[in-house]
Amino acid sequence: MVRGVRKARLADVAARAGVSRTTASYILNGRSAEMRISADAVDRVRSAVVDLGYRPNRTARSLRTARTGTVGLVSDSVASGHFASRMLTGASAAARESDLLLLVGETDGDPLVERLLVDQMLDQGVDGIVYATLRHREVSVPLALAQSRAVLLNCVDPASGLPAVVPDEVGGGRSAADLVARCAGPVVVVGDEAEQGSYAGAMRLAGLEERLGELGRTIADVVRCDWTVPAARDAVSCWWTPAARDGALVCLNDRVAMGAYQALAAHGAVVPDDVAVVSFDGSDLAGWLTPTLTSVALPFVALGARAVEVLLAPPGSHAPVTRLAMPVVRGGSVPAAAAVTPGSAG
Amino acid sequence: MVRGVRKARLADVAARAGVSRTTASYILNGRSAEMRISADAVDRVRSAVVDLGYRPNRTARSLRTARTGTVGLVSDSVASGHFASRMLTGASAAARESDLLLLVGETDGDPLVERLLVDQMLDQGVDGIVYATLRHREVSVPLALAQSRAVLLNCVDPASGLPAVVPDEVGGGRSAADLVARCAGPVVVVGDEAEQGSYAGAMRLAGLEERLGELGRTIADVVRCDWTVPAARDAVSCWWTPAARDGALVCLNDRVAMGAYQALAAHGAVVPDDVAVVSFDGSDLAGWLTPTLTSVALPFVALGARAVEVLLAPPGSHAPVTRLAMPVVRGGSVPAAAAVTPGSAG
DNA sequence: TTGGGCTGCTGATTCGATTCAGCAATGCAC
DNA sequence: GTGCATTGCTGAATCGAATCAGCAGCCCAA
Repeated sequence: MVRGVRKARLADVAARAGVSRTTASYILNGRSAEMRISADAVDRVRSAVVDLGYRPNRTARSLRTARTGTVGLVSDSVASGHFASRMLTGASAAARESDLLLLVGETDGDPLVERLLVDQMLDQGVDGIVYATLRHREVSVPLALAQSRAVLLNCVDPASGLPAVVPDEVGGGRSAADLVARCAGPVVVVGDEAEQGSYAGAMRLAGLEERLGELGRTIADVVRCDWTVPAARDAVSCWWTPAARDGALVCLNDRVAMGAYQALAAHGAVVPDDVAVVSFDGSDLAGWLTPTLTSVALPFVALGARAVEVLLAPPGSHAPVTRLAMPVVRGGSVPAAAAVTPGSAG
Repeated sequence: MVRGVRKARLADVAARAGVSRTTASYILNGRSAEMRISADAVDRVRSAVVDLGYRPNRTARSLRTARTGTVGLVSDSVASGHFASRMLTGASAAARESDLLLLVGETDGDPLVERLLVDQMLDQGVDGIVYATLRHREVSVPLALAQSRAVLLNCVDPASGLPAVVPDEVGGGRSAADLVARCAGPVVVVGDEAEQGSYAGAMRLAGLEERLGELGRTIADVVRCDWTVPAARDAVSCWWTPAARDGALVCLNDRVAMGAYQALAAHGAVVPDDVAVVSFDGSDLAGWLTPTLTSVALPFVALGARAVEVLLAPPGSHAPVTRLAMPVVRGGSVPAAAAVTPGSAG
């Protein structure tokens, strides 16, 4: 434990103010009215606190109160993800909001490390644990977690009964549909919807199809490929046909869109004049491309913040699964004329 | 504090094993030999631990020992950075290695939040604090930090006397020089070396110039622009001249290189046949470009890990500033023939 | 037979707060 | 002047472990 100089204790404050430790404690915990402490005593204690630079020892307080003012965040690799780390940012900010500190640990997907980490956090006495995953998927949490106060972030575990906070991928798919519903040519999906055992692909596709149907349109084709730049480039390049002109590519994430851009450029097709491109994730990459990419964003910061809020709320005060909207980040890759007002009948 | 069932205490273990709390404590702390505890007593205590599922209360232990088994990481925005969050990964892993947990907090550059966060962590009783910045730069840490056990990560504070762990930007610049030293045309730098008040640009440029000089070459030109894709695209596009053929662009970071790629493509110049491109950072982006980018990488994971190691080492056992090498991540943007063996006389 | 040393343990205190139960002093009603 | 509330505080226990100082019991040597 770091110590600058010898720290003042509550007893020192009490002595200097000429009151008992009990009285000083009541005053510092805002219970002076309830305990009918005189204004004079309150003043003396407060100035003693200032004079001595007193700061309460949180460890001692924790021992007594069984609360530590910390929450844990266990993730498979949240911090490493080039955008998923924003969940951490949101969680950290929400924790600060409630004067809590955030204990983080990465498991790298190793179940053993995961158990150790959860146990260690519980031993430390965290007031709750957020269990986060890089990809939106189904998980099976360690027993110790299921038995404690915890919230799932970007994943669900039907067996555990723990509350979860996830992006509304289906709604995101519907937003993508709205963006391209009026384009003249075919709507084509790029990316394998079963990528990486994640929910994202299938749900985005489902939302897209659902909303296109409502608007009287269909998905003309699905160009399957891994969610990487080179795979998408090659796949789109092979698939490309002049018949696709005036249509739209709905890319299942931004890297896929980057690959699609490269392929389209190689074929001399101009975005957005010849083809509209929409994608998902809303990563920084979307802003680096030319033209900038219109992307349905994963609200990572909000997800992280909400997870902590749900964790701190009284158990049962939230729906089992909280779905956060995926906002559209507008770029220059979709002509305005192709879009429909969200929610309209088309 | 999360509680599944009522937890067993040391007293329960001692009672079940038929020994005193003292004896049980010595055994669990590995002092049974020193304290001449009989093998029989040791066995009884160990099985009592298993039977009761005993886990020591870290809070109580901390109160007594004045050590908490946690280290803090305060950053301006480490987690949000799309690659700087890797520092967190490294720090987290190093902390786990020593059975410590990592408390993280982001300040968003707000000095008030910074002070509050540092104080809160010190109140929590962290065993040390890592103070990290997104950009390599000079900082002035809060007084409370300077007086406690702390290490600077990716920044330096000459006034505080705290040890620092930073990337070896000058060495990185030298590596870049080695990569392009033998190209036939001019070596041109892209990016403003004074970008964002960071040390990175100036030091990279200095290393580049120094090593090029040793090899009998010079920097032909510096194309100044912000470190962003569009700024670099425009700047390179304006600057481009056929005289630059067979030369090399040294981009001060990967986003600048991406902009340069776009400009070169627009002018019909092919990488690496017409122009070699080298950059810095080693971000994921380097792998997404075509051809893949050769980049001198910031060793973020190693930086984070080393910072924690320095923090835990006895004070004074490390140099005031630890510089970690920037490894070259090879891509396809530099012809092999352009390179020189590092360290050779040219 | 007594003094010293070794073995194998334990009682009591401590860390620094929170909090229950209670107590002296005063005021007020009757 | 007795009884009862109210005011304004305090003593002591408590949280769960770590650890210092010490204490029986036994053996062996002088």
